[in-house]
Amino acid sequence: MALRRTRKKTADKSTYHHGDLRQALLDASLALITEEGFGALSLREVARRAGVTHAAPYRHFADKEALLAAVAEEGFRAMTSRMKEEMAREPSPIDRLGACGVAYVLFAVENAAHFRVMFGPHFTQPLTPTVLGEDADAYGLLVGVLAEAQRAGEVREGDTADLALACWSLVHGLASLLVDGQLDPEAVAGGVAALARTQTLLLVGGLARPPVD
Amino acid sequence: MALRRTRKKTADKSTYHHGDLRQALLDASLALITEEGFGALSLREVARRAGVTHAAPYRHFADKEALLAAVAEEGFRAMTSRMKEEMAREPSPIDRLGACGVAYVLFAVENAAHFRVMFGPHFTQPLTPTVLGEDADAYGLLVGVLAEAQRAGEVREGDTADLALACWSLVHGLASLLVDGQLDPEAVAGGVAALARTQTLLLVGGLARPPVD
DNA sequence: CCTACCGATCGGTAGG
DNA sequence: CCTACCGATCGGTAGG
Repeated sequence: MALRRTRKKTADKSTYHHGDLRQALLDASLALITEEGFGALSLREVARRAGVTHAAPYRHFADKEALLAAVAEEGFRAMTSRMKEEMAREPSPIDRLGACGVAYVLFAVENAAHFRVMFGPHFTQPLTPTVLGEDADAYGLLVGVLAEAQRAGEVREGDTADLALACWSLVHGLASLLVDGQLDPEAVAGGVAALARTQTLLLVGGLARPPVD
Repeated sequence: MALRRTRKKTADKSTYHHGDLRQALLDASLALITEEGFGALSLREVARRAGVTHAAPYRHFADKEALLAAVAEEGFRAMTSRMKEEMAREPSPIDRLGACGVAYVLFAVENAAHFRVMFGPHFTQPLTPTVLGEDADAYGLLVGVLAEAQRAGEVREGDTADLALACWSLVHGLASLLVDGQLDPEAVAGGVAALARTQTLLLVGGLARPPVD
């Protein structure tokens, strides 16, 4: 899988059959959700797909929720990384804001299973950026670039938190509608990337500071 | 429950224990999702809560998906109805647009179980407005008021479908974040209604046609 | 990381 | 709408 990290090879294969069972379990979870839907996710089936018996996962995860939390954390890191990449290409703050939003939507569509786990109502204790660390703080990234765009005079003044929530809501809503298949196929005909750009620009355009003539 | 329809009383209680088992099953499904989460929903537990044996629901629903489809349909009707109510209070098209968005978010938060079923990835065949009828066409309502606002010169020109999707994405995203508990409690401290108004107005403000001086 | 085992739940059907 | 029954899966643990 694209998101797999480098494997940590272990010498003693006789007692540790996988190079990295933990990672194999995360990958198997995503494949299972992608192929059979979230409802089909069980620790036993995940173990089966990873090629181990159903007791093995408990060596790495206390329970199902712990496994899901690990999947979500991996997802937040990957999404944040993706956003940073796309933003790095843009010279102006407002363009970085747009790139940030497009990256959010594209990550969701290309990693639907991750996205579902990240934002589903699965966790007893919320997965705050504080818990996950700054490598996974996608929201912080958004707030940062938005504030920067305001300081540069490219985005209208106003409560940054309010504006950030509007941005987040728009891209999260579009991503959710796409991931959950709620959009008329006709609307998506031109491609998800184009759609994400159009929508993001609509909001960013609405937020842009009217040029002072 | 607020959404229960009038019960159809049956004379022959000996063979038909409930006045309306079908509706009782829908209500029980929502209560179960609300209290135990979506993962806890099973036909057997729903039957238990409705006070019948686990074979009884099959008299009304072919399977779990059919029950969920009925819940979703009820939800779409209720949401559409709620939107119409709120819109009827506003005299101008652009205010009706705002009221429409606020109603969407409030419905979602006040009927989280319904909302989850309506937009979850549960259905083999999509629940299109065409299938559900115009009483349940919330999206059609949005497109209608948006087009009206454009004709009245209160909203900028542009592809109505694009603008409608931006509106839908924003309110759907905000609703999803709220329903899934992703928002910082601090952000919601002022109340969901106020938050929904702020956010909706931000977008509507962005879409508004700049006054021609 | 495996084998063996526990109690519990589930979807669905036969037959009345 | 009920009783009785089917095969199957699940989460979790003991013990090695």
